[in-house]
Amino acid sequence: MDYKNTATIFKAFCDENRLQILTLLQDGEKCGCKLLEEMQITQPTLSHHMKILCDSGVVAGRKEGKWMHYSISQEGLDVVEDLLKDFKKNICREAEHCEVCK
Amino acid sequence: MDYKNTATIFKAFCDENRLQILTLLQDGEKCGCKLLEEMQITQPTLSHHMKILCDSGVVAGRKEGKWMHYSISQEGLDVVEDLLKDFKKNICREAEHCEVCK
DNA sequence: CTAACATATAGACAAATATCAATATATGGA
DNA sequence: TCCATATATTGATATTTGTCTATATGTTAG
Repeated sequence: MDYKNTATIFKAFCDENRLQILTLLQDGEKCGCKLLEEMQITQPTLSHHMKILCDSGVVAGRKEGKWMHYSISQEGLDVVEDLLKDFKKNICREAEHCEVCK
Repeated sequence: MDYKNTATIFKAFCDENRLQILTLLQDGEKCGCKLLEEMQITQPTLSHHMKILCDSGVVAGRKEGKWMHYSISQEGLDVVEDLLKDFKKNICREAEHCEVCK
């Protein structure tokens, strides 16, 4: 496993503001200015967090004119889910009785 | 969602040393001194990381004499998996065609 | 009881991160 | 072209985090 890259991906979920952004995006795609309205941070701070979220792959950005539209990336979440599943592998010694190893 | 608590949980996966520890624990339960042998950090640093891992619920500690035995917690990973799944909810507008919303 | 060992805690320090104000860039409308 | 708007970047600063050394705590063997 590429620890450095994996750590970067999980950092998406390690900040309260980013978790709020992800929650807001559960309603569907939103542009930066809309997100900004619903949060208590400045625009550069939002931009900073959106970069981290997009770099992690968990959020996708789409530029349209002067707006950036952000949405949760299912593919990105799938990658995180797979990373998590890897940690569950091989941790059970008795496969025949184990929910995880089946 | 309790953003603060959720951020704390995900921090387990945000450091390269902690990811290495989790990988080492995939072989099964190990005590601190065994983990220490396989890593390039001092004992207090390991202790620091084990505290973060245990506080997140992803690792469980078991004291036996002077040893602390650590193992990956399936229940802890389940909690993380559920948190991830929450982010997938409601992000699809067309439930009847969607792998996620089914 | 004392020594040796495993682990935890305290305190100092450096690096990384989050934040903001100021400014730059890009786009579209008048 | 000029202005307003949306977003990104820069640079400064405060906080958080990771790391170490030194020391404390707890446990077992002799």
